[in-house]
Amino acid sequence: MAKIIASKNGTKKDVIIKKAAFLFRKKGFTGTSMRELAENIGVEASSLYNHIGSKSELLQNICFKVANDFTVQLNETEKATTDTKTKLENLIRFHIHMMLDLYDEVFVANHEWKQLEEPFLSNFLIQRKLYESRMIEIVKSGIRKKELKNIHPHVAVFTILSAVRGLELWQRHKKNITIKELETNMINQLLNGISK
Amino acid sequence: MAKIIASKNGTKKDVIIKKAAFLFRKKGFTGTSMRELAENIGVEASSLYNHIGSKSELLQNICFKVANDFTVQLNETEKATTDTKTKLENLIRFHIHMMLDLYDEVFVANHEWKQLEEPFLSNFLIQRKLYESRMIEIVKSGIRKKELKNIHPHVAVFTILSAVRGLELWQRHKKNITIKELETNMINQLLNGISK
DNA sequence: TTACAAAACTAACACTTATTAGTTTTTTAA
DNA sequence: TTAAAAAACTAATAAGTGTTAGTTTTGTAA
Repeated sequence: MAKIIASKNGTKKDVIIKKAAFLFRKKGFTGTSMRELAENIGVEASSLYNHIGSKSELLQNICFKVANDFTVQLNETEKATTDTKTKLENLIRFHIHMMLDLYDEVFVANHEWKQLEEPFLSNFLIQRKLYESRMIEIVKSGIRKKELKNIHPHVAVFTILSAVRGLELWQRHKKNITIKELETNMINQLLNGISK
Repeated sequence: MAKIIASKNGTKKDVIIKKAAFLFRKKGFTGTSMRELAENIGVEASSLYNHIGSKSELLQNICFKVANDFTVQLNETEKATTDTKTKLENLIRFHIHMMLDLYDEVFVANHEWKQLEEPFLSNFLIQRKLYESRMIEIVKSGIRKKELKNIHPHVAVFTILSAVRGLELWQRHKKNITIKELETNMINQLLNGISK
């Protein structure tokens, strides 16, 4: 009888979620079966249900964990009394680190949220929309305070968000560059274009 | 008896592929069933097989059509005898237009290629890798000719590719900005950061 | 009108899906 | 050592999957 071994700091449910994130990223949510997930853990599919409620619940856990992490960081950044450029730099840095530390989870939140069921789908979209709006506000305020060029705030924010999201593509090249290099280069390229 | 109405410039197969691209984008490849696709066209699932070979074949058609379009444009750009900045500007412009004209298809090629079966999966990845390498070469040559700052070529290319890919997110905001504005803003933000 | 091909239909196939019920094993605590 | 709880198992369910076979309808051209 195989067993799900709970990791040092995490329940067995956490072990299942972690492996689910890995598989959902690699094969998609609908492309991953519970039997496949179970096999990867070393257990029968039905045994999973001693620890989790449903397949859907796994996706919810992953998506909202990520959304929450980003929201918490945004809260702190907004409170900080720094100039706009530093605020943006902090956010970009956080995105980069999230992508490196929680690659599978962030990827799944970015790509598989569509498979969420209501009301989770709506909630997720609202939370994301709010995040974007608040970031746009930061840029707008930077423009008003003449800390940023007179760029289109929407375009600026989406270009930044897209670029950091693109770190997904980057995973393959990890070896050829250090994280510090990557961070510096990307922030330079993204900010020096918009900061006065 | 419902019928698949062939569009002006396209076979019935083309109609099926178009609707497939739409659904694959919205619900994912594995998340879309042939019965669902058929219903959206107004026909029984089995009727589709008078026009197509398999579900897989639909995905192949979509992915390689997109990959080909990009490769053709890259060929032309490489041949052109312009400076590096103009070359990059042309490529970015093409990406933007592809995203606007063939939104569903580009999205599917970006996100659902994982569901391709061998040998198509390998072929697709090779073609994509090649595209990236050739774009990196353009940047490298621009650095050598001192037309670009001494940035990290990989990071630069991936930041650009990610940013244009981010136009996916942008679809929702179409109304608030013209395409020309979007184009100008994005190219400015992406290039003025790296051009001397 | 008749003959032929294209393209629709119904029905079924074999297989996979998430999940549940009921049972047995393992772990925990007294 | 024993009793209770946790977590594994086997087996089965009902629903959904892509696809095929065989048949009927539709459109086209002689």
